[in-house]
Amino acid sequence: MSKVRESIARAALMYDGHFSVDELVQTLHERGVQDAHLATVYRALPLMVEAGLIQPALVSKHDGQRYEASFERDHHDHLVCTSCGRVVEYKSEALEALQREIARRYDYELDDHVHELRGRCKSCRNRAH
Amino acid sequence: MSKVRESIARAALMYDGHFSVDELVQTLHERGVQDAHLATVYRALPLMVEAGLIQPALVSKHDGQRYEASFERDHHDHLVCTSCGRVVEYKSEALEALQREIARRYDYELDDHVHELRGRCKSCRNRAH
DNA sequence: ATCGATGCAAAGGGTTTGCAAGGTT
DNA sequence: AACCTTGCAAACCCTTTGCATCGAT
Repeated sequence: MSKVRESIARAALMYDGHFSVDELVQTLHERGVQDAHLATVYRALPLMVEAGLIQPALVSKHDGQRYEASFERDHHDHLVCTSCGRVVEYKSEALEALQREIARRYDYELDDHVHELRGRCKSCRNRAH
Repeated sequence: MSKVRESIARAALMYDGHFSVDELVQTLHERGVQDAHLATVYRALPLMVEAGLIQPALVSKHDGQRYEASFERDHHDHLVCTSCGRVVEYKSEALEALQREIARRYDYELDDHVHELRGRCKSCRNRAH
């Protein structure tokens, strides 16, 4: 692994959440370590995905692909309040079992999922009425 | 509403699942009804979303934004092949019941959800090995 | 006559690629 | 020397926009 790629990898794994390609380049520049060219980053990222270091982030976003460190993607899902943004993380074995069953039905070998429930939490409902 | 937009709307609502902008234009051309220009379609779609006719499909897009009729929403979720992009739409009452139960547990009033399973379909697995 | 809708072409923004130069073994 | 990596610029794809024209009120 070259030095440039090592810098890219180090920076990528440092993010708490997900990051865009531009943000990554920005970070590298600020850090002054390397002047990784945009094209180089674009070429490095798929390799890092291949190597299992990072993954495309499963956010329904519009601006461009985002990535996140592989270890970020632990098995929890989100229950998001559409009013106040509060997020509850939950985990349901029954749900995961069900997902596996659905994948089996269509003969897909599952390796990931996004599950996000959206609604309004109790306090927001009370506040509204 | 102009005739062109009416044709666009009619075609959009005719799809069983979701569609891309190109597919929509293609359909319109094949139907020969109108030669709706790409730019016109791009301008019409946000209006139709605004009007509640269609919605952006909650698929982590590969190639470009996809849309689906509003009434399609909440009726199915997606199983996406990470290799070839093939999308299977499925619906599971058990799954929805489970979601409702989770929401109830945390006292959220559910009004939407994203559920996307990601994996590799049979033919892609075969091709690789 | 006015005002929105359309076609066209050109511009934008994100991503990919061809190629020559630079590194590494 | 052979091979991989990088920078750069140009190409690409999807989407948006400026502008003149068309259409309906």
